[in-house]
Formats: sequence, C-alpha cells, structure tokens
Amino acid sequence: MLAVATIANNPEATVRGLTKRGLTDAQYLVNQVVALNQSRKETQTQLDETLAESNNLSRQIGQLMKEGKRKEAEAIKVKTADLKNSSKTLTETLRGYEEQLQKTLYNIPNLPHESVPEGKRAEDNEIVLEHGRLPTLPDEAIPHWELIEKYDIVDFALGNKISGAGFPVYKGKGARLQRALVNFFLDKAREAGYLEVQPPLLINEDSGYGTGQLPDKEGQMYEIVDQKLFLIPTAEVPITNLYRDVILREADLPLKNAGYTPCFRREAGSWGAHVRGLNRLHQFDKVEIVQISHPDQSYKALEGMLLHARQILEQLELPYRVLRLCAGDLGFTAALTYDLEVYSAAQQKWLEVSSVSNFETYQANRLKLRYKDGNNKTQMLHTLNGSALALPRIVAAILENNQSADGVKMPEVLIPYTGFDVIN
RNA sequence: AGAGAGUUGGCGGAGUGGUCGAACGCGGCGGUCUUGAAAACCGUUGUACCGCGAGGUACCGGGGGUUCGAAUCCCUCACUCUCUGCCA
Repeated sequence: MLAVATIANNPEATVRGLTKRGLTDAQYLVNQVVALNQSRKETQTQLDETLAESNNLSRQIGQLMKEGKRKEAEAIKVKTADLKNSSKTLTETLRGYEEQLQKTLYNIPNLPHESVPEGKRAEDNEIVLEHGRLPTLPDEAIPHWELIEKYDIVDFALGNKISGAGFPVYKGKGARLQRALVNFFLDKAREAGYLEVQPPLLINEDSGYGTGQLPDKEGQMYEIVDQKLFLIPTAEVPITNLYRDVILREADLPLKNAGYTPCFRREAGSWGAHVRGLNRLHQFDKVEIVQISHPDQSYKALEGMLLHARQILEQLELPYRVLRLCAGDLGFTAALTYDLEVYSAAQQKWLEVSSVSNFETYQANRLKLRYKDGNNKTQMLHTLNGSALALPRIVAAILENNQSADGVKMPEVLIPYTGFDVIN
C-alpha cells in the first residue's frame, strides 16, 4: 500500500496518478486519508498524554507504598479512575481511526510510473518491441489442443476425472517437456545470479496481505478453510514474503531469488475458445524471478529482468513482443509492468507468457521490508518480480509453431534437457 | 494425535507485580593504543508512533483479562522442543 506520508505530502501527484488509472474518486480518497490521519494523530497525542499522566501517578503510588504512606497512596488511586476511563475511550477511538485508515489505504492502488501510457484497456498497451519473424504454417496446421491429442502428451479428460477442468495430466514426452523447460529456466536464472529457492506452496494470511493478494482478492486463490491457508497463485507470494519484517543492510542489495512452483488460480472469469487447451489453467507451472532492490536501482533491475525473460524466448526461437501496460491495465500493486507475449501461429494470436513488474515501495510497505541507509535510517526497499517463464503457453507456442508433417521439432537449446528432438 | 517443557532485544541469557526498554555476555559500530592488525581499554548499539525540540507513548510470541501499576498473575490462540504414536 501507499505510505500515508506519500499521500499527505504529495496529494496532487497522488490524485493525478490514481486518476490516470481510471479512478474517479481519487480526490475523495486522498482527502479521506489525510483527514483520517489527522484525526489519528490528534487522538494519539491525547491518549499519550493521558497515559503519561497515569504512569506518573502510578509511579507516585509505588513510591508512597514503599515509604509506608498507605493513606496518601489511596488518595492518589482515586484520581486514576478518570484517567483509566478516558484512556479506554481514546484507545477505542484511536483504533477506529487506524482501522478506517488502513482499510482506505488497502483500497488505493499503486501509483503508475511516469512512463506508463494512458489508457483504459489491453488495446491501449504500448508495444515496446517485437522480435522474430511470425511463422507461416501450412494449411493443415492445427492448434495445440489438437496436437496434444494427436501425440497423446497432455490429457484433459483424465485431469478432469481426478480433479476437474483446468487440471491437465501431462504424459510421456509432454511430461518430459515440462520437466525440461523447468530445468532450462532454472539454469538460466542461476546463470543470471538468482539464488534458487523452493518455497512452500501454501501460504498464511499474513503472507497474502504482504504481497497484496489479501484483502479482497481471496476469490482468486484456493483456500484451505479450516487452516486459513491458501494455495499460492504465484511463487511471488512465498518468495517475496521471505523478506517480510526484515531490515536489510545496504550491502546485501540487491537480493535475487528464483523458484519453480506450480501455481493455482481459481480464475472464475470468462470461458470459451480463447481459453481452450493450455491457454488458461487452474494449475500450471512457472519459474519466477524476484528481486529486492535499492530504490535507486529498481528500474535498472526491472530492465535487467525484462532482458532476462527476452533472452530465454530468443533461445527458444519463439517470436515475441514486449508490451508496456497502460494505466488501466496495470495490476493493482504494480507501478510499471512489462508483459511478454509469444506468438502462437496456429491460433494466430499473442499469448502472455511473462509479466515483469516493479512494485516500488507498495509491497515493501505492507511487508515492512526495509534497509538502513548511510545515515543509519530505515528506508523502504523496492520489490520486483517476473515470470521467467510460465510453462503452458510456451508449450502451446512450441507445439504450434514447430509443427510439421514429421512431428513437432524441439528448439535446439532444449534437446539436452528433453533427451529427444521431436514429438511424433 | 497424546503427555510434558518452553517462547525476552542481531544472538545467548537474567529477570515472578512498582524508575525494566529490560542486568550480563557475545556480535555490530565509533574511538584510544599500533607502521598496520590483533589483544586490551573507553563509548555506542531495537522498532514504531506523536512532537520544531525537550521529551512523551507503545511493543518482552499474538489476542484478551486482573491491578493505581504487568516481561512478571489469569484466560485463550499460535509456534518451538522432548518423549510416545503414525509416516514419505
């Protein structure tokens, strides 16, 4: 969430940023934060004064008791009753303000970075670059959901039987291709200086709040109700939360972690032709890269992460493009997001395979993730993450783009990982 | 899952109702000494909120209660450890 100070000290910039995102009540929200914070401060001061007086009297009583002046002590005791009452009232009032303030802050999204283009929807995203030639396929080319049936490498019916729609079973070369991609991605991350971690796949509520999945977005996650645990929608959640409530030394920065995990999404959204096959699943695999960065370095880090994802796509010989998300399409917690889309020839459409974002201090604020600067003052850090990469649509693109009468050819770099060069 | 023990500052570890934000040790930082380092010695060393400042307030696993006053007593939840049980 945004820091109160950020909003209070830069009200115009905050309103401008939120309005760019399409919020119509930005001014109202900012006013509310400022007002609530003011009330909070005033109540806090009153409460502190009351408690100070009360502490003072208690100390006197203690002293008198020690000296055996019982009677005088009793006289002072009487005075404390009032203070006790008013401190109780003030505490409740204060808590009320704090809760309202927090609730309001939770509902305010991150401010878009200045480079974020204006716009309301996906069509307004800025195409930063395109790479690679779009393949032209023979007339008999078919989409991946037919290819996986033809070669019997992914079985939706089986998954449906044991779990439900959106939980595919990978078989034979399909399973081996998955494993190959995961290993390939992890090796690339390690070569780029990321420390590999294997986090838990279930997270608690605190972690959900830390990265912004909670409150209000629990509908996107699967929940273990009686334990208050959630299946991770992305490794971003457990890996970033590794650093919740942490104060780092400046010398430790940047922190770079990578992890492979399955991801679980309820995705109650739309269904139809565009979500057929591997295009959208309830469970899928992804290698995620995360950086904890010094505020001055975070945009440099973001460019580095984007380049990392691009290079992987280039090695896989997949044509792709890079989008800079417009303000309206930007995720709630992000300040700047690049999407990478791979061209799927048989579907003749672009498929999102990676999303690389800088959250600036938005997550750090919730996480209480800080560092000590040169003056030994604690400052908020910046968090970033990106997919490098998500598997299913990569698999879809490889299958569709590389299909021929002889089968599906594997990209050169992948063959040492798959152990085969064609699916037929 | 059952029984018992525990949870204090970066770490170890005192503290069972009254200047306790918390002794002491280690570690960290600054300094003295030294050509430099080590040792020794001296000083310093949690976080947040309010306040221009002096200073004040809160926090001893979380939440609640008793009391004029709680790290210390009571209730509750979570977690950790040991033994037993089960198990990849």
